[in-house]
Amino acid sequence: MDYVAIEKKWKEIWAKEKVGQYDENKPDKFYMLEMFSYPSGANLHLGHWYNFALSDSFARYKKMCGYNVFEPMGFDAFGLPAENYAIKTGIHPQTSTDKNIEIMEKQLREMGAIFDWDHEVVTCRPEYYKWTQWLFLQLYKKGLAYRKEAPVNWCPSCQTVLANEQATDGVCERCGSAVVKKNLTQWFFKITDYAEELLDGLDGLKWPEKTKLMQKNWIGKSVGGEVEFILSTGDKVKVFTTRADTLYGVTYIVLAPEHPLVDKITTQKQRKAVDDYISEVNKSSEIDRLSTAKEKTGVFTGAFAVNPINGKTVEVWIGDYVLYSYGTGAVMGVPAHDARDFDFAKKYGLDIIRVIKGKEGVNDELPFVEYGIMVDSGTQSGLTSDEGKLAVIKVLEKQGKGELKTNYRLRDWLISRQRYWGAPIPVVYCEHCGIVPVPEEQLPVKLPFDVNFTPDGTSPLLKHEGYMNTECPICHGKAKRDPDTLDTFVCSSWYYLRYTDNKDDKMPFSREKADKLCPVDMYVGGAEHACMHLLYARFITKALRDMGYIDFDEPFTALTHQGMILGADGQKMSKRNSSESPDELIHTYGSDALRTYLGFGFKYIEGGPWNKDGIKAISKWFDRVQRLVDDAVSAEDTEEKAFTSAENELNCVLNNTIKCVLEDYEIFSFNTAVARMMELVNALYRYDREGMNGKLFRESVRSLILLLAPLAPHICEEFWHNLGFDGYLVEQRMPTYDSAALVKPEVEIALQINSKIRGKLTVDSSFTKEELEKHVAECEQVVALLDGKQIKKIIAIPGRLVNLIVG
RNA sequence: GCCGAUGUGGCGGAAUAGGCAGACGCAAGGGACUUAAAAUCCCUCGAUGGCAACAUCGUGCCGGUUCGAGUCCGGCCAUCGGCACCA
Repeated sequence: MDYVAIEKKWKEIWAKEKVGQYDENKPDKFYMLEMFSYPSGANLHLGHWYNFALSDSFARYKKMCGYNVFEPMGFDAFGLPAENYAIKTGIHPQTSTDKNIEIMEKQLREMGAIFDWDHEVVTCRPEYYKWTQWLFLQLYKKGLAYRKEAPVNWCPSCQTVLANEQATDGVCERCGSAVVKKNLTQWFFKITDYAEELLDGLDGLKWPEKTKLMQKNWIGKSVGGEVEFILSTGDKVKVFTTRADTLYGVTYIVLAPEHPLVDKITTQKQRKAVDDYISEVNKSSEIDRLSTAKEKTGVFTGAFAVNPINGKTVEVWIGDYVLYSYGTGAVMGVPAHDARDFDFAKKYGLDIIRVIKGKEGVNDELPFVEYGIMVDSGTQSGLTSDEGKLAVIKVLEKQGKGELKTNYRLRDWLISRQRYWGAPIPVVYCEHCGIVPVPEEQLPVKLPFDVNFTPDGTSPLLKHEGYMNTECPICHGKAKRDPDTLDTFVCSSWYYLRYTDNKDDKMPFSREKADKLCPVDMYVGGAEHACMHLLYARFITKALRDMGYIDFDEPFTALTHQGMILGADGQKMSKRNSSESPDELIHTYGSDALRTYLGFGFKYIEGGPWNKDGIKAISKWFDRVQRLVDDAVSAEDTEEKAFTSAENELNCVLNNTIKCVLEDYEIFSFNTAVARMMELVNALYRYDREGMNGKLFRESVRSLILLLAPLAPHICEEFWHNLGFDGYLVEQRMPTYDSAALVKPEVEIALQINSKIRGKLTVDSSFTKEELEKHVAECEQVVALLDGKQIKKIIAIPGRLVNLIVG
């Protein structure tokens, strides 16, 4: 059969008739979303097919369950690769991106999916990024966007800012020189305001547990207390601790080298040592800083601090293992009960005082980092760590020297990128008025086309005078634009909303449409976005809810990660080992065969190494299905009569197939769904066509085609019409099964003697446990096997086995 | 280092709730049809021993619970993913 021609025919008809599209006038919406893709060079690869085609199969399945499915498609079109390509080739990012989108879109349209192209979004088009800028302004108004100094990766040789992925291992991807940190004033979104809610909301989501756990760890909630130490200089230093029960064991405190008090409290005598240490820290490269194996270092400031719980005076040090960005940027040193503090104290000869002991007989070596019983801890001695943690803070709270405190590891979201190919940040800097947001009616702030990409220490926008120099919207005086663009994750944090109302030029989306279609009912995409895109989209959704633009608080109620298709060598696909192009396969076998093979050959959520051998087998299997369709067309009607045992058998397989396939689609288990359909095909071949029951046969083939339709939409459409049915398959309903047909009169069960399989037994399937026991004890076959031995015990599991314990 | 996942034939992968391990395929081998090939159809296909019926072993390794363990428990090993001084 010429599958390629058949596919072409149906694709054209579907496109013309807009078959399978969402109807906004009907109820029972199902928002199916695949993570949109970056329009990278050239053609769709197997990974795209695996993600999009099989997600579409799921969407088609849902459609055939009666849902009003909305499955939009678009492009995440801003980003670094296009800009790097421009630097290398001189081809403008807009030119290459538009071209790539054209190619990808054409291929995606040829996939034969029910993607809703009328709702397409492309993030790099002004009609989209206008609203990305609008989003920024709303967050700014709400106090969720602010500016502060933050380091960027800087390559001194290329004179350019590098993204993290361009600076792996602290080395410039381009020239190999060591990357340094450089401070720039940049924009942040206050995602930390939502830390607690982002954590809480995870419980209600139907997401993979692994992904939820990753987000949980990323948010990193830790509950403890802040304790205030008064310094010899009169200054106060707060430290954060989760182990206030160890406070009596403090023998020093350590500030981060960047801590603002360091300069002030350092004594004359220690000045040089401290300055030297700080300049050493600043010089050390990212590689050294990142190494946890590195020995902890520090230096004494000359200052002292008073421990508020016992009045003891301890030394104040600085050390680069203390992070200025977490907690208060200062920690208390309890070497007896913390591994890092222990190493530090050993190295610098600081006191080690034990204040927690283990329960009787527990490992007693220092550092003892587990919970235990407080000792030498004044009035708190004898408390458990759990009790003590709270008791100590409560005592301090009364004296105004401490309080309960929760910290999160989550940092605010840095959204400034020193790049060209992104949405411009809609803010100007006026000499008189300061930071001035661009008024909404002036959006979009358009990205200029004529820029110079040569990396020479200045970002392309900064070099563009016409862009940079503007007028202040308030005083109409001279003003400068922000030379940076927004992180592309900002663009992708709200695209699912724009899909619902992509042509609106008055608002980013209508509240009515968004509330009706959202949240997304099933989101499919790679697991690599667990702590980035998926977290950002959740944050933006909650912020928009709080600003009154939408009525729900989670963007994606259910999530599935597709696995990754690896090269035949089991390694990640790269240009080198991706010998297989989907295009060739489609031209030879058709897209249905490719899609079905991708479904059959892998466990969807795991993926695995590519092997091209299987697709041919799928194509042959389609031929087998086609012969059944031909036979069904010519099958004669027979008079109604009771099923023969062969027909009962076939009917049982049919109903079992329907049951299993529907359950399998529901959980993206395409491989087992196809296996069950193959079993049905095998059963139909086994069934003797001489004097066959034409009605049953045709009904079986009809069900098979309906079940297969999500995975092989084109050829099934052809089969459907060959069978004489009208309408489009995607508008049909999945078959239902009859549970009565699943019950066979007899079942074969295993016969075990002393837990070893000794034979098979065919018994009445309705037997209860007791009936089965009785039957077995009297059964001739069993008596023969027993060889005169006494049965001590019978374990009977109806439908499974009987196990005779004999002695 | 910490957290998580995974480990089953030559290969991709099945196995509900602890109950016949290897469904469904691929590859391989044998046969039928054919002048021949392709296509199609049938058979074999975890290992070892045996002519055979059958027996023994077998789900990364070691141990445990149980009448019974791929599945549960304890301890290892390997691979992959995430975090990486978070006080």
